[in-house]
Parts: sequence; structure tokens; C-alpha cells
Amino acid sequence: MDMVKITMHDGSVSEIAKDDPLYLSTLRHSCSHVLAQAIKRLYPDAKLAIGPSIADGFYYDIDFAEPISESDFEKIETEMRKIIKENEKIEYFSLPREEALKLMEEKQEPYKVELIQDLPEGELISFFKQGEFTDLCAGPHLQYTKQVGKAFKLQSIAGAYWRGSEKNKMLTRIYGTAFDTKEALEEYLHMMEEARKRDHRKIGKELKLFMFNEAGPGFPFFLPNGMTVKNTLIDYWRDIHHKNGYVEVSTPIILNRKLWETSGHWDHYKENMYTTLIDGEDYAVKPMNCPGGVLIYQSEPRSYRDLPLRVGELGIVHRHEKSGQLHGLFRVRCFTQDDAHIFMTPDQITDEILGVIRLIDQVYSLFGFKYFVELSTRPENSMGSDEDWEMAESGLKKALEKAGMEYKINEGDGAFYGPKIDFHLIDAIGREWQCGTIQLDFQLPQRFELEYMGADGEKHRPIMIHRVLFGSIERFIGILTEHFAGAFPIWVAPVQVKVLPVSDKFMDYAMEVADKLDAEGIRVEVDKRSEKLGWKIREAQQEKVPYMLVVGEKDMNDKTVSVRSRKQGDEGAVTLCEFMDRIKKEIAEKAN
RNA sequence: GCUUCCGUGGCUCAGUUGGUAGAGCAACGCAUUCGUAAUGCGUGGGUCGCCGGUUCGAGUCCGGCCGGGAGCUCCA
Repeated sequence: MDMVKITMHDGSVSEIAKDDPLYLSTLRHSCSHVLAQAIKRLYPDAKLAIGPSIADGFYYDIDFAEPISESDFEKIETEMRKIIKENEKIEYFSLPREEALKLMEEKQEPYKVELIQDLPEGELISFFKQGEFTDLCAGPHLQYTKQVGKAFKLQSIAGAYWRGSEKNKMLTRIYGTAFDTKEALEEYLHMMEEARKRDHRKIGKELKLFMFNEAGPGFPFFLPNGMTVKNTLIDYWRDIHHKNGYVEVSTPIILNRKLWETSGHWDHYKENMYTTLIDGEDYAVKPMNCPGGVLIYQSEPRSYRDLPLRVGELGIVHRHEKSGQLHGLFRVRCFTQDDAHIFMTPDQITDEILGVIRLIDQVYSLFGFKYFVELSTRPENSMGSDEDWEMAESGLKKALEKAGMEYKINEGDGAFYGPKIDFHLIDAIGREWQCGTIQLDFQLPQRFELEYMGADGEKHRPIMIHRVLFGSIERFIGILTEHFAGAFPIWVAPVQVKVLPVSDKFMDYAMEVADKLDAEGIRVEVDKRSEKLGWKIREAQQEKVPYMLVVGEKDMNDKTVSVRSRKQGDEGAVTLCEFMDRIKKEIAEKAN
């Protein structure tokens, strides 16, 4: 393996292999310096902020005197190539704090001055210099600008707040990427193109799954095809919950202010709630299902014999997300949570959590998702006693261990009302999505003074958990759409079979085939247009219909159908019965 | 919400330095009746997101609003 020398934070030189991830991030970081140098040459008044390497490339935040746009990229890239060709040595040097400040003040770089002021006192400040360009930087860097090579590209421009705070000035961020070979760059750009093709907003339009309308920004409309997908997921959800001892309830969408005051939402979540005044009383549209679920728990006296009580609800919630947060089905203002609340005694925590973990595993595995788990523990400003937290956290850990599940701990990242487990699934092209969560809650049982009668004849407070598997059904549909690139598993596909008569002469037979499939509960359509077969196939293929049944003279006489699957293509003629058995089996097995 | 880009027939897009709109697909009609990813011909369809301004004249320029994209921030 090729080795390459890089200059580290302290000026020392290390030799690393080219397959070390540090090499690529160093290359990108040096590329961001080349970008900054080019910017300073072309726009001497621009002020530099920070320019790190990131997962897929790098960026540089810059305060421009005049706005620039992506049409300036060509000019900037040309200057970058020039700098790379000049092959300046990238030199390390360090200065005591005072001198470092003086240097950046002289260079009129206010953001760099601010950064130095925040660095710990008494330490030397490191810089990297290439030609006329000097930048405050922790490194590491390549040794010569030429080593940045030719495989780089500026990608986009975006606003970004100085130091990530919306109170600060908005800077211009230039995103770019760099690789060590042109082939790797090409491959990456190709991957990005693939991701764009899978975009659920694009596929959602093409397959007529859902739509949006100005009448309700962020409120999805489900079209017949999308509704089939949604209902299929819901049917499946009901089935597995029934089998796992859950009952299902439904609570009102709109509830009185007093309830939200008791739950704490009125004080802590009001900004995101839709509220209204009716007959002199305040109401709010529910942003969460829990308070309603709690009222159901309270509707009758509960005994320890009733616990654990697993109460599911496919609750429609509304949250007024800020306009800039909306993103297709991934971030909406109205969605269906596949919620459930479990009320239990403290010694039931581990088993109940374990049950939910297994349910989540079952669901994600079904769609072929891999996933990883994070446990978030007690934050500062939390409520509840030390003993409560100790009991809850150890209960969650025990459940994870019993399930044989590896997990990462996020210290102090829990909600103030209890610890939680998050499930992040990984889709077909490697992206991560946080979907399932299991959250313990000490707060609501206390606020609502929930009780159950114990075996000892005393009243006790139950432990409550909130949990979702899909998270939001709408968002999960978006994820599934991208995961499968629109080619849903047959049990989910809006249309499972499309019958394609070779010509109008076989329409009656096509209808007969469709009727028989329909009678068995298979979602089937007939392409009745007087088009050529090739055209009908093309369209069905684009619609990602799992099975096409071509029927012509031969099939009509033999009582067969010619099967074409979207994956394999032409599979030849079989009797309708044979096909029926096969498809029913595939649907029942929920095969991918 | 902030920065920035965008908004033209159902869809995808073109529209040069301002001179009151065009293509392909779809739809509809006619012909074709066809065996595994695009048959041909014809017809209809747009107050160019909305409001206001500049101009003899605005899809094109300017301002505001609405909606969307990218990113930032946010997601008790």
C-alpha cells in the first residue's frame, strides 16, 4: 500500500497508508485550504471562518462582502487548480497566543481572532502556510498543494450561522468534495445521483403515492396508491400488536387546555401546538398521544393484576414545525404515530422493554433493514429520584443485554423525564434513520397521579413507557420508498399484478383472470388500452408492479398466463392456478 | 425562522439583450389488433405561483407575499 507523509497538529510528520481514513480527510482538509486561498485571491475582502473536512468532503464558511453563487464555481475551481499546480509547500508553524492574535488582526480576519481568543491560554497556536496564504489550523495537512490532486469538485453553496447559532451572522458555506483518484470521485458523484433517483418525493409523484398542496404546507395527502401502502403497514401493525398482548384505543385529536397544562405541554411545547379558542375556552390539537392515553388509564381503578397494560394507538398528531424544517414525508406537520403506552410495575421493566425490542427487531428485519441501538441516560436538570433513574437505566440495560443486543451509551442524552433507547435503521444505500424509540417516563404518572392497587393493599405509582416502532408511519413510508427505490415488496405494493392483454381480442380473458385474482384478495389491474404489448410492459415496469401477466391467444386457449416479474423478466406460461398459489404464498410470507 | 436558489399546460423542461408563449410525454379522437421496455396521424389544453411597481410594452426588470429545493438552526 502506498504511504504518504502528512504534517500533524504539533508540526511532526507522520507516515500513513493511503487506505487510512485519515488520509482522505487530510486530503479534503488541504483542499479546503486551497479553496480558501483561491477565495482570498479572487475576493480579497472575504473573511474566513472555518473549513473542516466532513463525512463526504469538506466545506469552508466565508463572510463575503458581495454575494457569490454557484456560477462562480468554475472561476474558483480554475484558481484552485492553479494553486495546486504551483505546488507550494504546506508549512507548519506555531506562535504564542499574543502573536497569533496579532497576526490574524493584521490579516483582518475577525473570525480567526475570535477562534484564537477561545483557545486555551498558555498553549502555542498552530498555523499552516502555503505560498502567500496563512490559516489558523489544527491540521493535519498534506505537505504540498500538488498532493491535493485533480479529483475535487465544488458542490453547493448554502447559508450557515457563525458557530452554528441562529443569533449570529449567516455566513456563506461552500461545500466541496475531494478524492485521491478521479475514479473514486466519479463513483461518489454516481452514488449521489442514485440517491437523487431514490428521492421519495420524486418517486412519490411518479408512483402517485402522496401529494402536498399549498392549502396545507407540511400536511401530506395520501393518494390511493400511497393509502394502500399505509393501510398495509397498519394491518401488519395491528396483527403483530394483537399477537403481543396489546389492546388498541383511539383518543381525541383536540383536547382542552387544562389537560395540556397538567401534562406540561402547554408550558413546554406550546410553540409547536395548534391552538384555538372555542366558546371562550382554549383547546389544542394534540402533538402527542400520551395525555389521552393517560386519561384512559385513569378511567377505572387499576390493580397490579391488570399490569402490564399495553395500550396501542395509531394516533394522528399535529406539530407546527417551522417552515424550513419541512421535507417531504420525512418531516411533516401532521403524522400518524404508531404509539403505545405500557403501564407496569417496576419489576416488569426489563421484560416489557425486552418485548418491545423483539417487536422492533421483527419489524425492521422484515424489510431487510440493519440497525443499531443507542441508550440515552440521565441528563442534567432531570426529574425523578436517583433510585428511580438507577432502576430505570439498569432495567433498560438488562433488557438490551438479555436481547443480546450491542448498544452505544449516550451519557446525559435522555429526556428530562426518563432514559430512552433509540433504534437507528440503515437503508439499502447506507443511510441512517432514527425510527423506533422506547422512553421511560416518570413525569406523566406523577403529574396525573396515576395509581394501581398493589398485592400489599397499598396504592402504588405505575411506571409508564412510550414507544414507537415505525416512529411516524408517513416518515416510514418515505424511508421504505427510498430503501426499495419504489419497488415495494409484493405484500406492500399498491398494485401486485397487472394483466396485459396482447391485443383487445383477449380483453375478456384478461378480465376473467383479473376477477379470479381479485376474488382472492390480490390487488390487480388490467391494462385496457389498445396499445402494443411493449408499451404496456414498459409502463408496468416503470410503475414497479411485481408481476405482469401477459395474456394472448395461446394463453386463452390453454387457460394459462405468461408471467413476467419485475425482477426476472419473462418467466414463461403457467396455469392461473399455479400462479395464484405462488403469489399467495409470496404475499403471505411477506417476501422482499 | 435564517441564507440562497427556484416556481412556464397533468408531468419533464425550452423561452436569446423586455416586443403579450413552445417541445416531448400524458389526455382525447382516428387508424393499427400487435407475444415481453416507446405504432402512426390528428385535436384540445397555459390570465407563465399571487399582488404591486418600472415601461409604449414584462414569462423576462424591481419590490412584497405564498409555495418548493439546498443548507443552517431546531426536533421538551
